[in-house]
Amino acid sequence: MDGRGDRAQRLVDAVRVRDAATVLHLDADAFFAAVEQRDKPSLRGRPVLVGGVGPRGVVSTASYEARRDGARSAMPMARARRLSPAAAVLVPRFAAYAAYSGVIMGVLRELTPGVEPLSIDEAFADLAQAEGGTPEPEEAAARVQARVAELTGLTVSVGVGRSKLVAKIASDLRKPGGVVVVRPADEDDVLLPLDVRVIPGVGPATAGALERLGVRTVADLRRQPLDTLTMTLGEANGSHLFLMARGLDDRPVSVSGERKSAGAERTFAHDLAGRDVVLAAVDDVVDEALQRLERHGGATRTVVAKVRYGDFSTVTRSVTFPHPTASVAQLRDAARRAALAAGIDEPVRLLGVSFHNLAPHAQLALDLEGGDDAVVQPDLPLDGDDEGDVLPGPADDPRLVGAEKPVPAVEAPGDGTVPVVGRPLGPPATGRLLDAANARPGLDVEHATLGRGWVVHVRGREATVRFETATTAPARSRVLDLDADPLVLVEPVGVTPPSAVPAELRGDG
DNA sequence: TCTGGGGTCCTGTGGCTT
DNA sequence: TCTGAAGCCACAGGACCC
Repeated sequence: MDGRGDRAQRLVDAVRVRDAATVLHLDADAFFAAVEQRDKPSLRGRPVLVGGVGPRGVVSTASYEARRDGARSAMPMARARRLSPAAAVLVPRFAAYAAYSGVIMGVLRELTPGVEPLSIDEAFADLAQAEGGTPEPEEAAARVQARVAELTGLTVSVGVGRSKLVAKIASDLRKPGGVVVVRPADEDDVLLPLDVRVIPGVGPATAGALERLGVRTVADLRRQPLDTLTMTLGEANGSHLFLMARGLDDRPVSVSGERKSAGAERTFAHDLAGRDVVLAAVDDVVDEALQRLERHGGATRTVVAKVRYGDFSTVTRSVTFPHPTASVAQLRDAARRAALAAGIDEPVRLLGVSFHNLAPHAQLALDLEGGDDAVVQPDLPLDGDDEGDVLPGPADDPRLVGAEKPVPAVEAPGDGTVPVVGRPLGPPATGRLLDAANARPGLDVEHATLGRGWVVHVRGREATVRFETATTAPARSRVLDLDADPLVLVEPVGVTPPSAVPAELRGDG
């Protein structure tokens, strides 16, 4: 017997694929930009770029109008602006996107309880789990599109196949607003001519390795022996691609999903230099990371610091506690130690802090507080053994205890060479009065008599605003003197979830 | 052109325990 | 008591996704 053939055969035999197209994949088209155009009528039909607006920002989403100019997501914003000079450039409003996303997921759940959100704008739905029998794929896709359009005004692309792989590839074939159903008998005709990069998990590095094997299309990939793929790409990735090339994907649509990590990172407009400056910035990033950690249980065992230098090289170092802890002081201290271990003597472009090995019950961990010493790498500096610039331990520095610790002020030196640590990329807290410091293009504001609108830009005490919302006509921009006409930053209005829409308005009864 | 921020998963390495 | 293998775990880096 041929042992290698056996191995491939065993791999193939272990997969149980469905015999009908019952996996639906939904992908909202140019989601962030589409929501902005929905909420800002004056931007409809115009190019829109959503992303970082600082000097190092990149595009999160480009509207289809901006894509026609050549702008793409992940492109440096400065370049996208040059390509699409007429584009409106806006910061992301995640609260608004989450509201729209919730409605879209709700629409899928009207169809079937088997819904697996993949990200804010994508989900799988298992039609085989639909109550009252499996619907026809074309009918299900049309219903979802119509309902999403009715409730949100957005367009979505839908793919249906017998596996997640095929459904996801299919939804991408006729964007925007398309529906592609791939029945098992047609799978090879659809898949084989496609570029291997359509397979999720094949990015630039894997595509490069495959290219060296002469593999460009899915058909080329299917011709590769299992051993070649596993030797080139590793056991897991090689086996995975061997199966994907044959359309063999039996990953279930799974409703539950536990978060594995939480964190925050920040790229600075200019590299930070100086240990004290960097450490203060670490504290700042830890605050953001802690807020996210709190939303996911609050306790964690492992703290990872990530430092990216001016040359874009990146180093991570971690500190692991023997038991989960929710102690702000301990976590902050661990983050500082990990950052020091990574090295912060050279100019720093980015700082990140993330928590891994999350524990669901923070309260348990709080009981352990005080008795735990973190397990550290042998070369990690321990508390206070850094000569000259001793890190305060959690117990003896009241600044490090409790969540209300004031963020240490970071001051620019007199010569102005070191940049002030700001929050150039994230949105400021709502409920504050708008000013030049907290203004970002696209944020929601409210005026006492003019109502709701959004910030175009602010210069000094002069704000340019459009007073319009998803349900109003497009508005001209107005220039206001903030001293005479104060504006308050507010949360997005959001959209009404399906369950809250009265039955008589639903159009299905 | 000059590279964000939120994540997940995989791999190689090395230490520890049995 | 020493040694080697196997299994497990932590760590660091990298690829990838949206």
